[in-house]
Amino acid sequence: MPPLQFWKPGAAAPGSSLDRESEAEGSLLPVAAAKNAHLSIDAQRQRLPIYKHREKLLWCVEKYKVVIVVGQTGCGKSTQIPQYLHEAGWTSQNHVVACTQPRRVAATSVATRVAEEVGSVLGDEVGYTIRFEDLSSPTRTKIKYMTDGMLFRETMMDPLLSKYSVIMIDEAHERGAYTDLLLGLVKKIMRKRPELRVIISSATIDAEDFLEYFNTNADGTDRAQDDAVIVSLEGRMFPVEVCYLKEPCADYAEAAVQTVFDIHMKEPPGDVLVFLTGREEIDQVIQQVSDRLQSLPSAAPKLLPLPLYATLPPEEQELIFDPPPRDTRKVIFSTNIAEASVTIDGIKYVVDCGFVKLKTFNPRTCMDVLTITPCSLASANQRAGRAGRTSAGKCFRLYPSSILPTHNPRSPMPITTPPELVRSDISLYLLQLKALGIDNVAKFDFMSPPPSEMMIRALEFLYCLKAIDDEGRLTRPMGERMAEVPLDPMMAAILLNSHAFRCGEEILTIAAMTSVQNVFITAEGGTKATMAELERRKFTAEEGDHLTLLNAYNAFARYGTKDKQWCGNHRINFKAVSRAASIRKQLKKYLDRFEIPVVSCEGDAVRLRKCLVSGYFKNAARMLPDGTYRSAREGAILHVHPSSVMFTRQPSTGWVIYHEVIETTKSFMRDLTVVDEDWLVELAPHFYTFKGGGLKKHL
DNA sequence: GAGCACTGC
Repeated sequence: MPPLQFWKPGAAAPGSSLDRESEAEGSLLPVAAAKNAHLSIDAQRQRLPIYKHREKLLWCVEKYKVVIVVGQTGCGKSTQIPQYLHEAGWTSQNHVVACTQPRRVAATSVATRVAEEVGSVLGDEVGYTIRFEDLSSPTRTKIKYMTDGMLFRETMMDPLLSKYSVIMIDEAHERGAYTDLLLGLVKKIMRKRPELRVIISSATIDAEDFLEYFNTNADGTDRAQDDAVIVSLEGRMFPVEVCYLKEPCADYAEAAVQTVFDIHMKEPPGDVLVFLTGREEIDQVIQQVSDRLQSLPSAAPKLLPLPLYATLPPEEQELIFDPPPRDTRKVIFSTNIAEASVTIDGIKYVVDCGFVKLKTFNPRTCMDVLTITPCSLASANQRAGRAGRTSAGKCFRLYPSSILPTHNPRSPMPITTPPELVRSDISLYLLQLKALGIDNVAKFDFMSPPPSEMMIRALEFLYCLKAIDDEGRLTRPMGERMAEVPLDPMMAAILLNSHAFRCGEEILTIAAMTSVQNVFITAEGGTKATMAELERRKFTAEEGDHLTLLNAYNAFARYGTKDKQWCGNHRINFKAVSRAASIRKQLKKYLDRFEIPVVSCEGDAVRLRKCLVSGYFKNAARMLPDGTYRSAREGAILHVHPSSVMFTRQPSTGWVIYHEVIETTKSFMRDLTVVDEDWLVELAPHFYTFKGGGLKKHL
């Protein structure tokens, strides 16, 4: 295959804002950590590029209610801005500065760093709050890092978030569901608390969107009336040269392999990060790379290909951080996990296929669709930036520059990724908003309002679960409690119904186990996969996946809580099930507080399965003679997901309920339990009746 | 007979 032709933009590259940003920072050289080692913490802090903007930032926070801060990763905004505010007195009179993060690791690691810089014991002056871990003091903590979901939850206790003087929403451009909910809430709170200050940290690309959303000076003729402002910070990134393919390629996986070998043969030493879309694709590409390595002369420079994706066992994930053997180039083939969640130092080259796997809820079919779609320009810029963390780098985009949305108004590439709230089932979020007293959710000031069809679907769901009444008001105590427990509405209903079926012990376990992913370890392909499957059979329940999860948890509780070896032998993911144990404990506390007695069903699986039907009833399907299923709700053809124990079985009653459907190549049901047709009518008469000998869904 | 990107309470 001839080498692929890349186009190298000149100094004045058209298009991508990334190119412009890199140019602007071309003269800015970061200070090596080693060189700084002798400096005091204060001196180190003053050397950060952001320090030059300290006074301006503080002035803006005084003058404007909302400050939108734009700066690349590594410029120190998450660690420094809360400290500047603390030093400037924003934490006096028992006030707290909050800084939210979209991920748990970010909240804990940034808090740890800042505690060191401030000279505080973690949990004292500087603390963090994430689920299951509260290292903060209600009286002494002045700077509090937390996940956005946690701050959202705090609004249930304190609707005005009155203890906070400044709330900084970090990584807002990622537009996670709780980030968007917080944006709306904070905007609402500001009307009642004019003294509250909000800082939004975002990427350059959407800063204007945030400004427009927050600025109440709508006509904009007199800028002096603005109450929101954008502040640009210099980053500490190195320049990244971006190259494009001259022509579109037919197969990006093939192009990725070719590009990796071109880099390997022609470019100076440095590790490579390749962005692809999924596990299967990554395993295949690595196989191709390994095959081609065989044909290379033995004297050729060495190359070490490594996979990276979320379901990779932890010990294999660790390998990407190890330095490669001498004279070997490390090449990491990764999913989107390396875009923001996992940071690898020493990457000099990025290869970007330009695609991402994205989950989108279809309200018409009530299914999640998982599709490979062009990534946004914002994503592409973030990916490219991964090449410039420790030295100047180079990014190879496996598409022509002509498809960029900045060049082509009809580009398939969006400028930003659609926010999570507009492509999810929002019933949980609407329920939580109602719990905050926002009854008319359609009037809530979403930065990007979810499509009305999604709203209607979600409200219908909540009504048939009895969480809201026919006027859309939260029911008491059912709806109120459902909003409070950290579960999706269906499972919340099941848990709260469990006392009626006398099976709380078991439902607690099932709710916890369905809340974590990848309970069972499945190795890729061949005999290993069969082995994992065989091990799982030990826990297999004929009644389906929920009872299988229950069996696995009970075995773990008896033998595996402290025994990683036992878990490995039984192909159980130790971390996942340990987390399920924490979740179970937390859920139990909620039931205790609601004074819902928790008893065991003593092996009576019928009670247990009926209880599951009391929440899952709308997700019912009947098996057809050809082995596929037809959904009771929409009459859609469904398939059993290969990870289900029902993949190799047939339901004795002909009926199943399921947790969710994901559409990939087909529509797959996940987490199934065998049920009786009669139970559907018995437990959800408002949803189903018998007509002419068959089950009919009410319209 | 065939497979899930990633977060969060």
